Amino acid sequence: MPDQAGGSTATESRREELLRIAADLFASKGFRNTTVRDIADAAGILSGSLYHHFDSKESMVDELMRTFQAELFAAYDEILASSDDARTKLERAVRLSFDTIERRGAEVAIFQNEAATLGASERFGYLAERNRQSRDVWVTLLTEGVQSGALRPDLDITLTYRFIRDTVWVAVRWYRPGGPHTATQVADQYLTILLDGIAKGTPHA
Amino acid sequence: MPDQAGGSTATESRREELLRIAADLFASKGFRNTTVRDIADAAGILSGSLYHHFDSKESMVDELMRTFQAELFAAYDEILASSDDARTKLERAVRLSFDTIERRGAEVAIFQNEAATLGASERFGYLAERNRQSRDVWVTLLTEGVQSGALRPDLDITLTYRFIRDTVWVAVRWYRPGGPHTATQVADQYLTILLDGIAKGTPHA
DNA sequence: GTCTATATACTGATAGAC
DNA sequence: GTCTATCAGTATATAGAC
Repeated sequence: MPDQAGGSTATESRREELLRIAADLFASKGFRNTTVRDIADAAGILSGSLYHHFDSKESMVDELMRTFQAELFAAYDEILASSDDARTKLERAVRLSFDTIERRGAEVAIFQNEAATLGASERFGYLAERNRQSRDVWVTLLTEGVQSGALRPDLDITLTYRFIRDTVWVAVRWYRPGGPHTATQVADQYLTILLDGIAKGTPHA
Repeated sequence: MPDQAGGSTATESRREELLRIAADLFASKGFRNTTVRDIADAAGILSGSLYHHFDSKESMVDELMRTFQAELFAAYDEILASSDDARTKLERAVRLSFDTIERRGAEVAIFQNEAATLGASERFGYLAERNRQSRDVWVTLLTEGVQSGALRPDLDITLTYRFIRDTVWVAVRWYRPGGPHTATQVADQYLTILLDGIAKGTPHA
């Protein structure tokens, strides 16, 4: 059977090309604000031709989100399964987020902006499930951190989880790869604030 | 001239009632995803009747955003003009955000979710202007904080501003008035993390 | 894999009666 | 202030030719 050199690869790459064009448009204009004609125009074809590759506009965003989430959670699993200490795991999870914003900015933006709306339909129920998984990851990391003595014992785990979850992803609104900061630099600054705060002096008294 | 008891007040309150219904729908479903029929249904009237009160759907969100921004920046101005010390001003600005989420959650959500899209049209150019004003407020507060010795001198002001700006508003995604936390409690926890960090021990060494 | 042509439904908005 | 009726524009999606 033909594999790498066959027609299948060319078909796949065209499909992925269209998916990438759609992702960028969904991310910048919003899913509902992006028409199939917008996508087709950007790809240099007519809107009807898109349906040779995809069932519907919804299928496109579905495929984008499934692929993205699978990749992201594989990375989370690797961190959780590692033998790093609690603080290192937390730092790695934070860095993973900023790294993901750099590599998969469109998908992050789509998930952040559309998950609530898309999640209303049954087809996207897995988005809510992924949200639960994500909460478990962060709560586990924070609990480990408190138990190991790396983090302050008086933390409200739930509120802290929400702050971290929100803040590590919201940078997708302004972060641009190739801009004045690298993802690593942003992660460094964020970790400094998150771990030690912005106040001067000796806190935690 | 009839004022409080006249027909004008009744007209105004109906208008505000419709505006409130629209705000809640725009906030939960998104501006583009909300049809004029949705708004009319929720108000118990037919879509055409809405146009007796408003020129267009766009006019509704425009009025919502203008009113909201005017109110918010009046509160910022009061903090800036006060004689409080730098750290108190910063704390007040943070608390103002969470308080605004509690009192004007729909408007905050609309602004957070739609400002980028709406801002593309000239009619909503003031949203970008308000964004600039907001940046000036936070940068001023942070700079004062560093100069007065209240904040760490090694802070990257621009990055710190972005983190604070994003994080004080993003809680609108999950905060619900009447839920397990008050806005004050959330602000307390957030300020603790922001000022002193989540790590145990003596940082800033 | 793309185009031509078009079905079908929805959307914001209007005009005039009540 | 709301309803009836409806228009014009736009949206997703389809069928079959090339």
